[in-house]
Amino acid sequence: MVKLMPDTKPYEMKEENINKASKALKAMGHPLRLKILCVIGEQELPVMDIVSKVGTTQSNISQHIDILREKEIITSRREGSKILCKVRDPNILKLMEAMQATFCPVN
Amino acid sequence: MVKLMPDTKPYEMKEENINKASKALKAMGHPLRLKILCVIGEQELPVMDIVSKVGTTQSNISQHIDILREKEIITSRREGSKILCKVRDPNILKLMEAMQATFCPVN
DNA sequence: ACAGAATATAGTTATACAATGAAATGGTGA
DNA sequence: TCACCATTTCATTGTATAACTATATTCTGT
Repeated sequence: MVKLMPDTKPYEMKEENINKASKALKAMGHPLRLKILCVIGEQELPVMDIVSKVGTTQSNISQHIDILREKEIITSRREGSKILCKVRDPNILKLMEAMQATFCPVN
Repeated sequence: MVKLMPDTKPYEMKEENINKASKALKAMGHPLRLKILCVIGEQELPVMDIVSKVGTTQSNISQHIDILREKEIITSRREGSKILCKVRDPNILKLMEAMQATFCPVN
């Protein structure tokens, strides 16, 4: 068994890690949100930059960013008049690399 | 930028890979479905085994398995009276290992 | 051909998500 | 302090998901 719940047998499984992981996957499992994450990558980007790179309404992006923040996928801080967003956990970027390997056939 | 869409600039981005990836993430982003995947791992398992290991109704599991099949995360084949399910793409298991690294703090 | 096991499907109901447009907040520079 | 830019919040509406129960289908062994 792939151990998202290390050192447990099926019937004794702690659900905790499953739940954390599935919440994060759910948060990332929306095309706009995934695109937001791709666009941010290792950078710190102001919301309006994300809006223009991703391409939908500012309000819509703002709400998706909020979801990513709630789910602790990204963080943001104010700098002057702008809010800068970045991916919170380097492991998330790792995860995205794994997705790239999985879903991006080599040209 | 993390390249889920290799060799493209933001405005020229093909959406294709983003869409594939987000569909898969969405499919995996439900606790029961993630648990199903963990339980199957590298094995081939009959539905009833999954039911008993995951622990909800047969009907519910069947429907989630169906979703995983539609989204091409798992495949299944009949052997005698049983339907055996397995994870379709080894890359999905890789992805799950990456999730494990991300979401399972070491004990 | 029949009984029973294994799995799938359907119908229903409740809940969650997504997109939109309009309005509100908070910071900045003249 | 006023006008403006960046961002958030709100209300609404439509659509998608989830769970449940009951029923149907398909195979197996006798």
